[in-house]
Formats: sequence, structure tokens, C-alpha cells
Amino acid sequence: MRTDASTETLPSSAPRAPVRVIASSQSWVEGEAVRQLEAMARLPGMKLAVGLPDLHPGKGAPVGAAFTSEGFLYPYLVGSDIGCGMGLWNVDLLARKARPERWAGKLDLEGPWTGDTEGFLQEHGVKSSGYEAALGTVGGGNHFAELQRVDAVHDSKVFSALGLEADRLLLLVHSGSRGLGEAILRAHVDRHAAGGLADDSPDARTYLTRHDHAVEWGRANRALVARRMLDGIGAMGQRVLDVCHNSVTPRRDTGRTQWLHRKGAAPSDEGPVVIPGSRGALSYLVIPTGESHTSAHSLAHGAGRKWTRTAARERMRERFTAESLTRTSFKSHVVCENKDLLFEEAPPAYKPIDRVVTDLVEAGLVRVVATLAPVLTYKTRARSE
DNA sequence: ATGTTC
Repeated sequence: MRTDASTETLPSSAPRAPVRVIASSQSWVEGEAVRQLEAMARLPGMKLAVGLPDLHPGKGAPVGAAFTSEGFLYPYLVGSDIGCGMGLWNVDLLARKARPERWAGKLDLEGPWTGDTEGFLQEHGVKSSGYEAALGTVGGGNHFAELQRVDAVHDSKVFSALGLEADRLLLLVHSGSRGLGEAILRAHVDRHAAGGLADDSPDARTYLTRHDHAVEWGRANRALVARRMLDGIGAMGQRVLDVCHNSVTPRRDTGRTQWLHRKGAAPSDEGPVVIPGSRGALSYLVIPTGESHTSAHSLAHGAGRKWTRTAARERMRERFTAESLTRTSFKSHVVCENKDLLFEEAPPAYKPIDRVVTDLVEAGLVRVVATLAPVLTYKTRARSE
């Protein structure tokens, strides 16, 4: 049986698992993303391929998707940022005491943390990895650490049960396992290219052990990013939630083990999650409303890209100065001293988050608990023209 | 996504 996951070599006549795209007609989903989803549905052992409303094309495999398989698992579907996810912290500071401009001038999370990373990992029950120089750093791409205020509370019962208060700041951290996850995928690709692994093979066990470690390390990384941010503004915080959106996990609801791959897909079976928009948009704190096998136990993980990075750079450079993009329509501040990244990550490069969340609500998958508005978004202090 | 990549 072939285990080759490359889309070119899989004949379109190969048997195809059911494909479901959870998006209303008002959500624009690129045809290429759906084609990628359908190609992945032809992989050996695939049982279900689900596109969430933030589905968009990726490098071979689409992003904003979840896949269940039997007998085989596919590291390539998880991608290189194993363990990437969102953590939310409750900050012991009133929103009206926020000083975004002052904080933007001094916050610096570049470079290794000067504290005891080994000790920090130990406290979190995580083994060190050799990548500790990156522990507590945000990374690139769409990663960020963002101070937020509460825009509106829609479900005060759940909101209070989470220990949240409407007048307090929150901190949302989106980051992953940095170079660690990348090295794990590279080791797999060196041996198997885009092919999958028989789930009873030694290579599958090796990959899963490393994968699980990267997931834990990624979680600890977000915790250290949060601590560095909070240290920088002189505040303390408490973790409210932390969910991973790039991972593969076993499920045993059907008798035979199924492998649930999430590629930019938040879990719907681990309690509340935050679905962030672009840095110039609201983030949605939502609670899943019932377990759903047909949605592969998954939710959208963000707004989803509308423009490629290249297109965003070109279009945004024509229309805006870098300086103007360091503030948003919410009057929030953006620390991003890499100009290319500032343009690539500009709000118009992303789809409207309200439509993504509305699609999830209308599909019966979530209820909105609160909306959160940006106050200060930290991307990078590393200067680059 | 990536102690990237020439």
C-alpha cells in the first residue's frame, strides 16, 4: 500500500474519504484550499477531511483543516510548527491603567531569556530539548503576544466561571515549538518525504514521542512568553486556557484507534478557546457547544489569510507607510520592527473574523462568550528594513 | 513555520 502524501503522485481515482467544508456561502474559501483538502482525503487510511471556515492553501496541505485516519498517521499534515497554539492569561491590571505607547517603547522579547530556562521547564514538567535559547521567544509569521481589553461580554456566566472580569486586561499568546518542531518534521521528511507512517511502526512511535514532547515544550514556550510580557509591564497573570492547533492525537471512540490531525484547527473537546482575528480586529472567546464527530472535534483557529505574504507586501507597501501600520483602528499599538512582516501581517491580508465565527455559530459548533479588543500587539523588536 | 538561505 502506498503511503505517499504528495498530491501530484496520488491519482485522482484513488478512493476518497468524505470531505466537509464548514463555511457558509458568505465565507470566501479559495478553490486551491479545497483542492488540497480533497487531495489529502485520498491518502491511505484517511477517514474524514474537514475544512474549517478559515481554510486556506498551505504548502501542500491546507491550513484550517482537521483529518482523521486509521492505520496511518501523517506528520506532514501537522506541519513543522508542532504544538503551535493559543494561550490566554488573566492580567492583574485594570484595562484603564494600560499604557500601550509606553510599553511598546520598551518591551523586548528578542533573544534568549536571561532566567533559568531549565528550571522553568522543570516547573512545567517538560524535558529540555536543546532549543532552550528560543524558549520564551514569539517567533515569526503570524505569531504574536497581544494585550487585550474586554470589548463585550455575551455570556457572563461562562465569562465569570473562567475567573474573568470585564475591566481587566488579558494576554493572548500565539506561538509554538520554534526550531524544535521544525527539526522533528525534518527528521521525518528526510526518511519518508511527505509519506505517512503505519501507526504500529517504530518510526511512528519515535515521531509520536517527539511530537508529544514538542507539544508540551510549545505550551511551556507560550507560558514563558507570557511571563516575559508580564514582567515587561510589571504585572502578574494567571493562565485561563491553552490549546494547541497543530498536532496529531489518538482517539478511541470507534473501537479502532483514529488519528486526529489538526493543521491550524483548534480543539472543540477541551473547553473554551480564543479565535483571534488579525491584529487590527477583535478576538473571540468561544465555548464549544457539543461534541461533533462530523467536524473532526475541531474549530477555526483564526481569521485565515486572504492574501499571500508576497501579495500583502506589495499591496500594503503601495497604500500605507510602515509607521501608520503600528497603530490600528482600535487605537492599539503594534511592535513590529521587521517591515516585511508588518506588511505581510497587516489586517487587510486576513479575512474578516466575524464571518468565520458566525459560520461556526451557525454550524452549531460554538457560542460566543466575549469579544476582546487589541491594546498592544508584540510581533518583533528585531529591526529589518 | 524555521537559531531560515546563497
